[in-house]
Amino acid sequence: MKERVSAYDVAKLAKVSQSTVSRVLNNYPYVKKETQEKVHNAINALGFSPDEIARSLASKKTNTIGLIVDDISNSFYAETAHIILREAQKYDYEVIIIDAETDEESFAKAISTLNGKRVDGIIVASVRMDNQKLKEFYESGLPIICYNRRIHHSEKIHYVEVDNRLGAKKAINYLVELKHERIAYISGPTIYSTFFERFEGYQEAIKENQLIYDNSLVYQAELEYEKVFDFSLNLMRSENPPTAFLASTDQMALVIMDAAVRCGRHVPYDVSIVGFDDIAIASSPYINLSTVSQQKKEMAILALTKLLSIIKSGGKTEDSSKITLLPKLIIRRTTGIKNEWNNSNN
Amino acid sequence: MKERVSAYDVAKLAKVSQSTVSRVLNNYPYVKKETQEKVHNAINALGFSPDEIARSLASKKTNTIGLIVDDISNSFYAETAHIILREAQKYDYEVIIIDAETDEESFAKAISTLNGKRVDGIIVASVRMDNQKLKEFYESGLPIICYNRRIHHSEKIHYVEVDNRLGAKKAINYLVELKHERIAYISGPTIYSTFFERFEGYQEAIKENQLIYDNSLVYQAELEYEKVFDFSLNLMRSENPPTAFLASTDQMALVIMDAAVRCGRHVPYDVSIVGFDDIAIASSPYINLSTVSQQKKEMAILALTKLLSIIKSGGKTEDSSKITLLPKLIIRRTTGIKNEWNNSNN
DNA sequence: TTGTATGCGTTATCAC
DNA sequence: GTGATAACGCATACAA
Repeated sequence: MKERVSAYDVAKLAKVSQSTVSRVLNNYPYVKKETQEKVHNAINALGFSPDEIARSLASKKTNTIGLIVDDISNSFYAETAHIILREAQKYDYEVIIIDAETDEESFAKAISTLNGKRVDGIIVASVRMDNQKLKEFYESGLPIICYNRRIHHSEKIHYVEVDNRLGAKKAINYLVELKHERIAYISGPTIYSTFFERFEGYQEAIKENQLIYDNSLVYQAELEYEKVFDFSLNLMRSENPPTAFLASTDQMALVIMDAAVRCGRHVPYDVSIVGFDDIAIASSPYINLSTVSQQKKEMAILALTKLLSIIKSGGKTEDSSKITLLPKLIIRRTTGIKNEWNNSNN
Repeated sequence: MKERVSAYDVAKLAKVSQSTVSRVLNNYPYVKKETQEKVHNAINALGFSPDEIARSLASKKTNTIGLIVDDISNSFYAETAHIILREAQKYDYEVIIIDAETDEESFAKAISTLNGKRVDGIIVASVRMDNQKLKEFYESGLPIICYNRRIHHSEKIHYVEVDNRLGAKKAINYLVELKHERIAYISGPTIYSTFFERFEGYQEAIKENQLIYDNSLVYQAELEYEKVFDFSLNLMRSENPPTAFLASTDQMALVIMDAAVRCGRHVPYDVSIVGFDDIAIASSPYINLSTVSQQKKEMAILALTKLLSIIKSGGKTEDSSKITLLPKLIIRRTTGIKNEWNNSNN
């Protein structure tokens, strides 16, 4: 248990004042080359590394940001976190990740914990649309940016998202091109802007393509494995089954694929399946899931760089950035033209 | 941009001293009920929340731990992180995750960044066996525990792992029971204790079962998709193909499954596949991968609680905890009895 | 039981 | 260019 060496120790060894040590540490321009070297030598000799906590207290900057996610074990967030962590490193920022439920209470706790730790800013990767706490903190001056999901009436709060409505429409339009008419939809809770808008996109596309909107084809609840599995299985076994499914997440698309296997349906011969998100596993040849891409990488990097620039600008309420990226339909192997002979209802 | 309220503001409003405010904040026992209430009222009235940075500086505790991983988008680490993040919350600990390469330089940077942030301790989820930096920091008194992978000759450094050698043996023994004789093995870099020991387990099991060790059946390099895919595909198309594969990670087992699909092999009828890790997707009915479980949850919780107890004990070098859990063979649907008629070499 | 004073290890504002 | 010295916002030893 060695004693910590402080800037004073360095100063003593280098025969300068502690303030000078601080100056070379911060690359203050007007320090003689000579003293710079003396200090650097002393630093190396003692193995000194500055106490970032003390630094933060004095400078009011922590070089740390917060990232609030729903469930880091979910591939979507895991991949997002990977991008953000790696990117933040480049700017010498650390990140505290909080993995919390999205209810008001847990969320409020998460954000105030981060606020207590004096993070320089927060990327919120999972808010409900109706969240109130967020505004409160935003208005207190804490730099915040929403990633992927955003809140309702967020005239001011920055966000980066993908056009979810358009994504769902693209998927449905594509399935319609493949002659599908009965298309089931698996929606997550519409308290999230993503699911809310994807659902709207689904409904609009059904209407625009002059198909019949059948409520029995729609699942809309928590995305739990069992429930979605049962729903899909029942639907496939019903007398008038859908010939295609659009899932609001790739994870759920996999569940539908499970259900298809269970009841002997072949994908895509008997049933077409489209996911949403394009998580890594979707592109695995063994899965080969057709899906709507979130542009995760662009979104994540944008969220981070925007946040950092807001931080740098000192929170002066620059015009809020609202960025909506275009989703991309990725066609792989779980979708195909509707099999006419396999269905009685034609 | 509201002004931050400090403990002084609270003190003024409550007509007490700042130290008293500090006392009620820390649940110091001897404060009159009456003054406690006064302070609490003032806190609520002002919406005060203590500055954890200042607190850390004064108390020399940050209530933050570090977690070093290889690649958080990898399911194994993502699931680990989820467990640790959620568990740490219960103890009011935050966690800074660093996603870094495992070479000496990146690792050294990661650990000294964490050290600079004055984290109370670190969970290292990805070290190479030969890492030197770790010992250095360990000896400086920083509480550290290795998770899953450990370093060589780590007489002192704490770790929690699973018996990887035994895991591989269990898998091979099981495949032998299924009459397999030519069993391929996909190993990751043996600079990691996990892969090193799994590989030893494979070799020992081959020997103990009096099978012939055939080096051409073994892949041992970086676990890159393309490479493993090609290796597996070539092997399956060779004139004397293996009838079973053991992969040192579930991710790679999926790659082998891809290769099987590509060359028209049926799993498990033509070829059996066993993974390692039991990541979430492995249990999906669509995949149904037979695998060796890491006991991730137990491992992660043990790593965290051990670390916290080391922290609490003030780093007094209590006898180092070395915990090795038993792996569990999980039999699902990618393994089956060897198909005699399908192979010429019998 | 509570207040006063000092320190934690830096940064930042003055002087010189 | 460099050195004192005062913050930064708390915890804590010492008094009272």
